[in-house]
Amino acid sequence: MKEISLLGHALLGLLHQEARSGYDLRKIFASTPMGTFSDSPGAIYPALQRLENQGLVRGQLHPTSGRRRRRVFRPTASGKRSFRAWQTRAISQDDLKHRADELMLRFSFMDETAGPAQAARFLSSLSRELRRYLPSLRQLLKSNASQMRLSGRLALESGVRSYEELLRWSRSSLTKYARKKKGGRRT
Amino acid sequence: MKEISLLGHALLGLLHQEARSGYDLRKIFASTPMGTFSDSPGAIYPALQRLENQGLVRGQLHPTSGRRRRRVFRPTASGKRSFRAWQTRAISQDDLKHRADELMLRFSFMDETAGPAQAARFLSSLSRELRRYLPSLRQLLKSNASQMRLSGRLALESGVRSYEELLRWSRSSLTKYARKKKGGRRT
DNA sequence: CTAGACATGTAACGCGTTACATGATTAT
DNA sequence: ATAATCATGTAACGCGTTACATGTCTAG
Repeated sequence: MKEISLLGHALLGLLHQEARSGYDLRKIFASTPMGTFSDSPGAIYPALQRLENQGLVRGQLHPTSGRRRRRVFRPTASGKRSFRAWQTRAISQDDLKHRADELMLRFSFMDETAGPAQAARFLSSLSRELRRYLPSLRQLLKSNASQMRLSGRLALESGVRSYEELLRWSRSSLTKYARKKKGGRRT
Repeated sequence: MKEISLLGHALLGLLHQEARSGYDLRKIFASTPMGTFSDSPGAIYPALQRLENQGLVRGQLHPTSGRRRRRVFRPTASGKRSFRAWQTRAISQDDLKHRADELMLRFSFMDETAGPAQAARFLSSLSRELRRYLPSLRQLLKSNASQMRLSGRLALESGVRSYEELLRWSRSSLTKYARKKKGGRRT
């Protein structure tokens, strides 16, 4: 089992929604915030190629009339397993510190691929890790504040704030899943 | 003028505060949130080497007793110019979308390298760009919400929220600079 | 016939990652 | 002696970036 890049996971996730070509995927990256994971053909086509070589997706020529040949990809059984395993991995402090966007990407496709129960589990686990991590960050800010210039202090504070906002988000999101479970009206 | 990587700019910024060795820099990356820009010797030493080859920093053997030789780096005049130019570049929508951490890094060292007036200018420019960008993001969320699953919608919402939080931060930070300018008490 | 959208790719390059090598000094 | 810490590096590897190449079909 080789490592899959962030871009690879983004592609694999999008292919879980529906079969798409490289060009389709590019357009999605170009027009949505998913574009943070590269939108250039020089990244996407090789990434699809790698996924195919690893047996995680399979592309087939779409016979659709007109135009140039179009290869449409969909995840294989193995690709689905691998994606789900990645999504449902335990959340570490390290994920929080260095891979916050990966965490959000993992969550993005939860409903499609792992179900709402897993989504809720993910959110409560995320909340827990944030509650463990935030105090240490605040402590760091507090103990270094005196020897930092205003701009540095504010930059650090911005980091604290964004984690705090993430915690608020994960809590409010969790209640939405709870409502849903109870067969409630609301979204 | 070659391109300088994010890590390179982070190093250059830290060297503006005081002369440091590669090892010193590593320790900082290892113990603070600056560590998001890599903390491995395999990245730092080559990056310092490149900065030196470009004439942006100069390292000299620190004759300090004991231990192994220690090369201590400091920015050259050209390195200072280059850093300041990078910091004070205009803020684009694209910076906001794809390079938010670069923006924060640019701001982190403002006081040391460009002065509080530039810091304030940066913050108001950031606010302005955020006010221009946020509506389009909210629009995207609104128009796609109906055809997305809950997890996807929430992930997008998290993106909106983090930009909103950044806007709140930049405003509150700006008032702190304003207070400072007026010779006020508070930090 | 030509421009432009559709559609897929390749090649050179730079840089970060991981892992390893090396050497000096201090503590046990 | 040995391990641990200080300190600096190197090499293989993978992947994203930029730029370019190629081919098809439609609209003017």
